[in-house]
Amino acid sequence: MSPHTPAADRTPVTGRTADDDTRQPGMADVARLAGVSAQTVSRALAGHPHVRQSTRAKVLAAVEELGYRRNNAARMLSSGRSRTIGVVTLRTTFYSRANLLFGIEAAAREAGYAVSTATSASLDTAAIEDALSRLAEQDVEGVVLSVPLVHVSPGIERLTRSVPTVTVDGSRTAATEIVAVDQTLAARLATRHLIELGHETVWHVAGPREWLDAAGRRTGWRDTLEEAGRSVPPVLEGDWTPASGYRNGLVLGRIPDVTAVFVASDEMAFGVIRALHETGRRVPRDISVVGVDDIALAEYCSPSLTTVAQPFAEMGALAVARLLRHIADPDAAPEPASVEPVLVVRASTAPVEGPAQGPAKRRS
Amino acid sequence: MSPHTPAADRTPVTGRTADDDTRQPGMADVARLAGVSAQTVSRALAGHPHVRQSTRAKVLAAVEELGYRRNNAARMLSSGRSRTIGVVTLRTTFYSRANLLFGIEAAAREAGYAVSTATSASLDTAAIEDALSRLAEQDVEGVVLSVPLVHVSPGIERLTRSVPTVTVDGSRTAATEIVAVDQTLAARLATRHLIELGHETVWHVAGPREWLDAAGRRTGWRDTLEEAGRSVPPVLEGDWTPASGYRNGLVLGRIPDVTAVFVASDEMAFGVIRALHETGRRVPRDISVVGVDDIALAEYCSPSLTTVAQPFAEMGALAVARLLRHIADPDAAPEPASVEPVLVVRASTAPVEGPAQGPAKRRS
DNA sequence: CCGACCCTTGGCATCGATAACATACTCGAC
DNA sequence: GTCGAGTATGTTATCGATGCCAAGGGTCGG
Repeated sequence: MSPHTPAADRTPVTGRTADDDTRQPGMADVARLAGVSAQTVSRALAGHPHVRQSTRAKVLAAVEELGYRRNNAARMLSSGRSRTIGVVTLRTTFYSRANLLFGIEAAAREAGYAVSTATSASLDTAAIEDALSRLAEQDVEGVVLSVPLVHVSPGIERLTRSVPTVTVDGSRTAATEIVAVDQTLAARLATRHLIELGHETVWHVAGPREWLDAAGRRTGWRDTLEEAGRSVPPVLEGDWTPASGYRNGLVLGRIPDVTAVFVASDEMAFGVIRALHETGRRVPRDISVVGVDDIALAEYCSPSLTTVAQPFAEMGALAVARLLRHIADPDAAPEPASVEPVLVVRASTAPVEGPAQGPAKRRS
Repeated sequence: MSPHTPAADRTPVTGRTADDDTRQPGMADVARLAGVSAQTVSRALAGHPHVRQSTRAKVLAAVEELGYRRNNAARMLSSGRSRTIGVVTLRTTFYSRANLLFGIEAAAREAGYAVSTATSASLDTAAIEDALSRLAEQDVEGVVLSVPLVHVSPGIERLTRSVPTVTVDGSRTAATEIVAVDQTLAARLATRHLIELGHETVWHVAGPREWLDAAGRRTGWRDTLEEAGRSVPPVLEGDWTPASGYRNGLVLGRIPDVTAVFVASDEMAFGVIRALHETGRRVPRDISVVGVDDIALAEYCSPSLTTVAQPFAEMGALAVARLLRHIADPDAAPEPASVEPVLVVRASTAPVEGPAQGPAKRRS
């Protein structure tokens, strides 16, 4: 027939039972049936204001009758908008990231945006950069970078400059808005809680330095101790895995005067607790432990875990809102937003034992 | 200028620093610079066979120089292919689903497909149907339905008929291929393990009936017991949450002759164990517990959990492979595939205590 | 030395919808 | 009654790349 038939007999996604052999109806077909122009159909479907109610109704009826669906590719080509945002996240299933992804997804869908994901297996800047550029090639209108990077490579910098980007719990890059849980606060809540229970000082099992949230918790913990005039024990380094918590727990168990530990994630906290048990220290009788995340299991391991919960859904929604605003008005001043974590007290923390302690030595 | 300027000054995703104010280069620009026709550029970039090596090189050089990127929308419109697949999954962060999502994502990216996700907050068929149709409207070429539905609604049925679909761990729908972990086997492995340790019978805390994997585990467990000639205790119903495990654990703790429990997920297993402890039963001394999933924490709670691991990455890859094959050749016969789970023995299971037991009463 | 055939490349129409511009029309106010 | 402001709809050009067809140029066999 025509010199170019591709779209004629391919079978794009149909909503109909596809029992009739008619080709996919186009906007022109709808227009004909409704007795208006294609343009009007377009307007009616786009919710354009200047369309008479009766006309809109006719159009919608025709759409319904034909089972018409607008062709995305054509729309995109003509309007230059893809109505898609991308999310870069880590494939490592640490509870928090996965949850955040769902929060973002939900919010974006709600706003009428499709979500395309690109995951990276590691925090390595090259991998992240790769994920980001894969998204860029898909013409996403914006990207949520859900990657707790402390440092950004020039490549990432360049990419984030060319696509509206919101960073979640990561470093600010040049053209980027940032949404984050106030990790410093999370650490303060945990640390203060332990101090108030009468513990002389609080040890810390931290996350890797490359993770920004880990860094925030580290400083929040240190600052709180210093402000309270307590000594700051050396930091123990973990890598988020329960195994690393376990290793550090074995160390802590051997240090006699350890009575309180703030662990940078629940998963590591479980490892720590296990190790403490194995070294004969009881939690919370001998040592109190606080985690971060409030994973589902936190309440059901024994002892149930005192932890700092992070509002992931809220964060996802906030990130998407920021991103859409930025897309709509690229000149709007980027204003960092942060949401507050909440301390959830359970059974892994308890007041210090013995008479010698009490709220004695407080300075400030 | 022209009556239609939209794409001229919008700023689609650029790879370049965007310092010059030139509009996005088009294929025509590349063609001009390379001294060939646009058509040839298209062919060169598409890896078409009949293009002279030297020409291809010229084209690539021009592409490089201009920082050209093919416009996806145009490509899609003209070719009718979106190079995107959709994934429908659950927002509930049960470890297994999230992991599966990552597996699928990785495999699809590898194959050069973009991945668009649509999550549903519940297993409710209406919600799933909605997610599925949102994807369909995006012109995805295929869908991975990562939803353990037992029953499918007519709407879902219809949709899966119009878009190539692969179901992961869910029911077969008319036009659908299916990839699944052999959940029956998972249950058999767990149950057999407990029997071999000398337990007279094995109790079961199951997942909700609407979940196909829960159903599979249920029958696998029952069949194994029956084949071994053991009595089959009543099933305890859970909903995957640690809380439901806890509730059921409290019940189990009150039944004197319970010595072994197969729990349908690790998270519930943790709840069960906690409850058992609270009712004064020791694990594994008094009661052995086996979970399913092998979540990261399984190894680090005390006692570390014996569980059945599922190969999620492998499943994701398999699902994507099947889907792409189906897209390429819609007539290929759908052949269900299943991958095998693996028993991981840790410290929550132990041989039955006391002399009275032993491998005495075995029948078959 | 010529025709058949393959490798390369160009021309043209086309995918389906939208933005800008233009036109007809409605309604209230002077 | 007529003019102006705004409303409702049609017309046209266009987005950017691809598929089909055909043409130019070379090779190989007879």
